[in-house]
Amino acid sequence: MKNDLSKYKKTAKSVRKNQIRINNERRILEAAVKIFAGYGYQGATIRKIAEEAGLPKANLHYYFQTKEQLYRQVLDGIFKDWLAAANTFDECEEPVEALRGYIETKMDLSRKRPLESRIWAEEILRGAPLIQDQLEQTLAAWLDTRVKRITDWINKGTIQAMNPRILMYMIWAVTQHFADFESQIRALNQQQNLSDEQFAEAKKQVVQTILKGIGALD
Amino acid sequence: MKNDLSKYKKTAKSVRKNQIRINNERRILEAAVKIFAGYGYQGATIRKIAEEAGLPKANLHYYFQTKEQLYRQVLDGIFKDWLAAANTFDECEEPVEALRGYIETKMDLSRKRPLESRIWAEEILRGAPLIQDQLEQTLAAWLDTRVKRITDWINKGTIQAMNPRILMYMIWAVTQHFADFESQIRALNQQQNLSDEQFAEAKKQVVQTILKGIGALD
DNA sequence: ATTAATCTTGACCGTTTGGTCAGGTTTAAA
DNA sequence: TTTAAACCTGACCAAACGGTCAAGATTAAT
Repeated sequence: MKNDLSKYKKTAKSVRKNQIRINNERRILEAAVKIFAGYGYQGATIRKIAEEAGLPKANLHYYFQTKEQLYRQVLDGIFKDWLAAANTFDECEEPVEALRGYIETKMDLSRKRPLESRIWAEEILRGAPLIQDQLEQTLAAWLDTRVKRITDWINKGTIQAMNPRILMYMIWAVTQHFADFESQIRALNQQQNLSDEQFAEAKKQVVQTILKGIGALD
Repeated sequence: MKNDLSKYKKTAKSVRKNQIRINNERRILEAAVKIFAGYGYQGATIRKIAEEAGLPKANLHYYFQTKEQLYRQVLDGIFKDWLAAANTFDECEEPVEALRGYIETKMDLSRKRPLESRIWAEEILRGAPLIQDQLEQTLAAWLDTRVKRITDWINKGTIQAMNPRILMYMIWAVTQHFADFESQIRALNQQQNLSDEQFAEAKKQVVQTILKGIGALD
């Protein structure tokens, strides 16, 4: 148990992880995100991640015992960002503002962190072998409370009748598409990634289409 | 060049591939779709595919020299289905019917052939290393002609002004989401895949939201 | 200054991978 | 019936994989 964290509790100063450990774990995790996103879980190798991080391979195993453990930690980080972004949904009372804020936040996240979005997508694609529990518990609970909010809006007549879950699936699908299918969009855009202007236009149109589509606009 | 097809041109009868070859190639391709979809390109192994097909490993290499060649053939089949489904778009004159038909066809394809959708998604996710040419040429040309049709509708005032490409991205995103993120949707649906009724409801709502969202309904 | 904990790393290991091949069997044209 | 093409497959291979380990270097508490 070389990595048992209890060893750090012996002195007041080392309750915090050593600076060396903090730095190296961050370097490795950043490299892991790049490699996992570019090659997938199976295609990624410890050697490639080590090379990307500029560390010898054996050193990675000192900080993360197994490849799966490293991958799990990457997934955990992504999941946290995901939920954090979702808070936008709760900050507004009215459907137009709440949904617009949520869609825009998710679009921005796709734009800013496409690698993480792709790692998430691949994990789901493979049947979510490592994060099924999180999906069934944390994410399901998160979705339930938002479904209730949407249901309230429907009952008040602010938006038209519909299945709130399907609305959320649509929002997730569209917002993540711009990260996950970036290479397809690029191939269809004269081999150029969407410019900031093009992306802003896409964001606007996505918001407009969905909000109007559920009868919250016009 | 054991697999050179020119050898079949020697007699009239063997212009057609041998029945043995036809059967085995089909069995292998069907097994390959299952394994590639379940494990990804890197995670899939020739051994697993051979086992799934019920053939010895060496026999696969007799029909498909390399793993990449087999994978390419799988991708080609998917791309053809994809384009065939797209014809629905052209059969109707008016936007409501054309788009409704296209969205429903793509949703049905996701429902009926989720494995193929996932293989396609993973290929794009990885940066489309093997199908970039097809995307930049065939798919880009396909998209261009549909963009023109949508632009005509906009000019006629049948639907509101928008960027037709972004509309197509949204349609692709939503329709494929139900195949690609099936495991996430299942985890959020009491660990049950969407029933036929739930899927029909989703299809209806997707069509309704998008058509209304672009001002083609109500 | 001592020493124990932490960090570093080249060399190594068993396993699995995609792919090869020789030699046998089956198929079908002549 | 002959024979050449097509098909089949167990055994094998080099390379790459995730992971281990012993031994040295560095860090920091005493």
